[in-house]
Amino acid sequence: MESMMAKYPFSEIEPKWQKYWDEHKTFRAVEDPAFPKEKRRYVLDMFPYPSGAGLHVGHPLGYIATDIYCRYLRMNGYNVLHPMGFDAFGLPAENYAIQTGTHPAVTTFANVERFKKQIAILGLSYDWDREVSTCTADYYKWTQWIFIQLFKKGLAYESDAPINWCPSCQTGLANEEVKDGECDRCQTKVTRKRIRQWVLKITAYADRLLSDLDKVDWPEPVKAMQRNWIGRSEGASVFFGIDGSSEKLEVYTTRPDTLFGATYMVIAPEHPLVATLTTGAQKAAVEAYVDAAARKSDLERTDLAKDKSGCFTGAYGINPVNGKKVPIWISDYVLISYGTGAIMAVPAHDERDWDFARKFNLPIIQVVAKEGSEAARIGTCGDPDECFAEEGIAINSGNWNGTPTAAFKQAISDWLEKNGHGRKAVNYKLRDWLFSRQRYWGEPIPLVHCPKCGIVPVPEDQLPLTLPEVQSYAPSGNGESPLALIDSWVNTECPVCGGKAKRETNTMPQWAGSCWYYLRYIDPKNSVAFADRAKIDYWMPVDLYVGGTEHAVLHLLYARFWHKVLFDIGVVNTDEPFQRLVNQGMMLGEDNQKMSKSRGNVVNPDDIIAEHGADALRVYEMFMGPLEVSKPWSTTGIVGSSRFLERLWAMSEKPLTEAAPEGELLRLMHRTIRKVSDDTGSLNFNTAISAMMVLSGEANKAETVSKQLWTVLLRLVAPYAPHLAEELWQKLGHSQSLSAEAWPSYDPGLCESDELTIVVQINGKLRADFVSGKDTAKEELEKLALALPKVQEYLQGHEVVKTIVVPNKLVNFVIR
RNA sequence: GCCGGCAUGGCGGAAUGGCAGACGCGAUGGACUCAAAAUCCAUUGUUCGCAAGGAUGUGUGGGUUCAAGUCCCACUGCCGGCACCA
Repeated sequence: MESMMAKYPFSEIEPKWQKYWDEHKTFRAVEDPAFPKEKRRYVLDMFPYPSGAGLHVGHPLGYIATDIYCRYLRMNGYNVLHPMGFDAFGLPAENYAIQTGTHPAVTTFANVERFKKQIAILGLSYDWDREVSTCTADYYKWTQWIFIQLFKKGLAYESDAPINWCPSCQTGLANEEVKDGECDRCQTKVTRKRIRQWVLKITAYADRLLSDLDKVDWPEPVKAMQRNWIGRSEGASVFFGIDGSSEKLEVYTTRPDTLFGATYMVIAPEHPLVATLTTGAQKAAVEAYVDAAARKSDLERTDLAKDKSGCFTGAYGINPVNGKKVPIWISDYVLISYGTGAIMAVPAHDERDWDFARKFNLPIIQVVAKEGSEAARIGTCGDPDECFAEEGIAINSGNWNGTPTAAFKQAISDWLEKNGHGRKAVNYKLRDWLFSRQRYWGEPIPLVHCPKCGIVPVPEDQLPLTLPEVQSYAPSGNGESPLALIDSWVNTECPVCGGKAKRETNTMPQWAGSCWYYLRYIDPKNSVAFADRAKIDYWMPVDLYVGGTEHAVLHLLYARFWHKVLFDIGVVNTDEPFQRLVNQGMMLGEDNQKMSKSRGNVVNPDDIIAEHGADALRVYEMFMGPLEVSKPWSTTGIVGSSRFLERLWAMSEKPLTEAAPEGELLRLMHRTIRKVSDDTGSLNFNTAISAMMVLSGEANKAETVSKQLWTVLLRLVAPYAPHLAEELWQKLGHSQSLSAEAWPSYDPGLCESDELTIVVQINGKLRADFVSGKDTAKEELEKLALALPKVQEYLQGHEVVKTIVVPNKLVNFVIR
């Protein structure tokens, strides 16, 4: 590999220019009112968790992309805010602390430093004066402040409903953190646990979180994932009477049109009416069933659900549409957390109910028939032999027979409402956000439990409520954080009455800090507000946000929620934080597998930079293909980018001429400016680089280099290979940084050649071509094409039925 | 099962409905060299042909069109998300 050592001294010029940018604060962003709003851009990277593992070449992909974009914008006269920071609370540092006794802050800051060094050598143009770390007290002071605002608005509440519990992480998890019944972080099977916890009422914002997706320029798949996660459905709430009782049982259904087909009801084992409904004869069986369900893990209740279980309560509901008595069963296929935790079962038109009814021999009545079928015509039919879950025409539904599903839904909802049996209803799959963690390394939740005054927030002027030092970082495992063991911290005074009170000992999840970090960058040192409103108005919203898809329904949903709350209390200027979102693709290993230590396919950027330089790494990562798609790393492939940069270095040693480029080279230069401008602006970096390679290749053919072309080329290259470009710019005699130079402009008239190759097709097949002047008239093109001997040959003995002429492009003869 | 996304040479990829494979990697041949590296030049989808020149070709099968990688319909495969949400 020594032999492939580059000839240009990147190992000298890269540190040189990094130092220059740093010392001159070249990329500092200032809220200069001289820039009108449309000349300001906020370009944001998803900030990293500073893990101990270090980076692989996939990590900087998005950072390089935004860096190129920002450098391009600055050269085009934009004021650009481009900050970086660290998502610094989190379990790895805490787990390390448990093993070694090292304070998580020590590990975290050491990792932050290492991380900064690793990204510094990439030459990224961040304004480091705005760096934030979510674990510092002057940062989490404001995380706590925002939490208090949520609390005051009634959006934070205490609950002791069963939650997802990770036995390995020893903490509760939000729904969004559970994948396939496993902890998203450690892949341990999640269990259910009943502990006191804090929950944020994200469901109160479900509708806006859904509808405002239409306002943002995000990839459709991410929007779709959020829509699915929110899971809005429209239907009806229906009240069933209970035989021999004054109680009512409320169910939610999306198919109120199938009410006549309800042959039984099911309530979840956790339903509050279980005890009331169960008759003496069924008591023992029901209690045993409830008990068994409680002991099942979520995975057993959902994943292994092919075989349904259940138990009759002995009670009967009364169907409001026909007064029929239907048995009420209890089964864990009904979820307590969705709708009302109770359903009407229509086995003929719901797969799950069908399975259940077949297993327990419950009646099945078909009430919807396929449109145009015999049953739809006569309004009735016998026992169905399969479940029919689609829409159709009502049958066996009394006076409603013949009504199409959609109309029936509307009509029956009105009827229910008029008669006091129900109403239209909307439901969401989205659940409230389990927000408390029983761990140490997170923001303390700033609340005090007072026996007299209840739950009281810590007064805002007493924030931050700092994390105390602890003897042991280990979670207690019984649902208390390590903070609970520090009596001196837990015991406090009630801020309202001054009496004895206890602090909340739960901490916030890692997501809390990342919910608003983009706002803190705007004014990171502010001690009287999380950010100055005028500065927020100056920069927000984030114009471009680049990061991985893994946060589609986690961080991106949580941050939108918090931002909307901040908008509602009037402290931010927009109701959505991130106007445009781009997901960078994954960098796979050379084996086309996900890069991971265990697979042994990790490529370290430090090694690549040592061998080829940061500019080569930057250019190569962008050249590999579109930003958004996943692609495998290629260690041999990078030499192509290296050679391109070497060629530029070699060109800089050729004599410069004052003569402007001529002919095709001039046109190519203008075309290249156009192409690189368009493609850089639209983040199509791979094709921009390709265009620069072509221009440099052509220009390099001569013994001398036109100075005009050279200054154009260096400016085009500058965002991509900034160190090399700065160095060569300086070599030209400039004393100012190239990053402040104006982006080159092009003459559209000089982008097109005078002479074009026109292709000739016979019946759509390419048969010949000829050269003609630009914008030659159609008739002339046809004449020229006809005159070609090859065309004559093909037309021999055939009749031309039709001729298509596309100016500047082609002539197509359709013959018979 | 449901909802997305993707499919082009040996490889990464390019292509407003108009010359498929730009650009790069790799490979082959050549120049330079005592030799190598680096560099430069040429060739490089497949196939028939000595050649000129044909044929064929963008996951599969249909369709629209003078013309389809691109638009429409139906499949297949891979990747991602959700999954008893009534």
